[in-house]
Amino acid sequence: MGFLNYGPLTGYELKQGFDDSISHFWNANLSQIYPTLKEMEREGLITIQVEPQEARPPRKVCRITDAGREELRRWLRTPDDLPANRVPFLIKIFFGGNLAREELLDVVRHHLELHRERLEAYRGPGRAALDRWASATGLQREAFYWELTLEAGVKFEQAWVEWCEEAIKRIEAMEADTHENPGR
Amino acid sequence: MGFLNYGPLTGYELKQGFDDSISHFWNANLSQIYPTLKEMEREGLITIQVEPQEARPPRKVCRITDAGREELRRWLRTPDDLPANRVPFLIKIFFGGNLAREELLDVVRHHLELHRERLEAYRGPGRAALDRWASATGLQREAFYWELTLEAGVKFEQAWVEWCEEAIKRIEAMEADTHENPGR
DNA sequence: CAGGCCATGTAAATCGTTACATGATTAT
DNA sequence: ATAATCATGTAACGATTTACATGGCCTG
Repeated sequence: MGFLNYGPLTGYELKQGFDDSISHFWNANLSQIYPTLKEMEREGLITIQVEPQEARPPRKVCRITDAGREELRRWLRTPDDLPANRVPFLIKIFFGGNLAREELLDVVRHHLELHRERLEAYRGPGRAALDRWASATGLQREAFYWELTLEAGVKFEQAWVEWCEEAIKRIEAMEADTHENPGR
Repeated sequence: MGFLNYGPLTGYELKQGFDDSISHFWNANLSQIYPTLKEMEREGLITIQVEPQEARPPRKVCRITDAGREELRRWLRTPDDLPANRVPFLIKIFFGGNLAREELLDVVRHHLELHRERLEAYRGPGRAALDRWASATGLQREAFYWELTLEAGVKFEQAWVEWCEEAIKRIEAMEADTHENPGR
C-alpha cells in the first residue's frame, strides 16, 4: 500500500487511488481495504487518526510510519515468480474444435473488441489521467514509473489485438480449406 | 473440462493433461479435480466407472455424457469479460520511485530472465510436446487450435521481454540525467 | 425524487492452495 | 536406499468477492 507514502489518506480515498491508476493490474475493494488497514496499524506500519465529522462516519486518516516505509521498500525489492494467470478465453480457443466456425469467431471477435476498447482507454483517458496526476502532484520521478506501467498495459493490449486479428484470419482460412463441419 | 471429450480419463490422467498443455493459462490440482468430478457426476455431465486394481486405489474412469457435451459447448460459446490479472511486478514498477536505481533494475532484470525462460520453454519443449500430441492423437483440427493458444503464449512473452528490455534502457538513461538519489 | 458521492464497516460465501494421509511398484 | 509414478482423497487455511447495513448531502 505504497500510496500512503505519497501522503495521508482515508480508506475511501485509497480505494479511489486504486481505481484510477492501477486498477487493471491490481484491484481492491473497500471490504478488503478496511480490515487490512487495521491489521497494518496493529503491525505498526501505519497510524490511524480519527477525525469526527457531523452527520457522517468519521474520517480515519492513515499515515505511513518509518517501519511501514521500510516494509514497503523491502517488498518492492523482493522479486516475484511469474503469476499464473487464468485466461478462460484461451481455453475456449484451445477447445475451439468443439464449436462451429462462426460460433468460435464470434467469441474471438468479442474478445478483440474488448481489448481494442481497453487499448483506447489506456491511450486516451488513461494517459490523460496520468498527465493530470503528474502535474497536480509534481512527482516527476514517480510519473516516469507510472508511465512505464501504462506503456506495459498498452503493449499487452496491442499484442492481444494483433493476436486476435491474426487468429480470426487463420480460422477463416483454415475453415475454408476444410469441409464444413458445423455441429461437433 | 473439455479434455474428457477427447476420451475417457481418470482424475489423475486429467491432471497430466492440464500440466502438459494448458498449465500456463489454466492450472488445476488434484484436490480440486476430484471433488469437481464428483459434482459433475451428480449433475449428470459425466459418468464415473470404477475399475478396481490390486494393491492400488481403484481407477475411476470418467466419461462425458451428451448433457456434458452440451454444457461444454454452451460454456465455450459464452464470451468472457477481460480477466483482471494481478501483476505484482507492475506495482513494484509503479512505485519504483521508492527504490534506488540498481535495486529496481535488479527486479526488472529478474523478471526479464523469467520471461525469457518461459519464451524458450514455449518455443522449444512446448512446441515439441504439441507436435507429439498432435501426431499421437491424430486430431488435426484440434491441433490447429492448440497451436493458436501456444502462439498467444509466445506473443505475450515476447511482449514482456521487449518491455523489460526497453524499461531497463529507459531507467538507466533517466537515472543518468537525474541527480543520484539513492535512499528515498 | 432518483441516483451518486461520501464514509464506514460486518458477515457469508466462494474459490484456490497447501498439508495431510495411504501404499505398492519401478527406476536410479 | 531414495525418489518418482500411479491413484485416490480429506481437512484446513487463506484469499477474494458479494451481500448486507447505515445515512445524510448534493446533482440532474
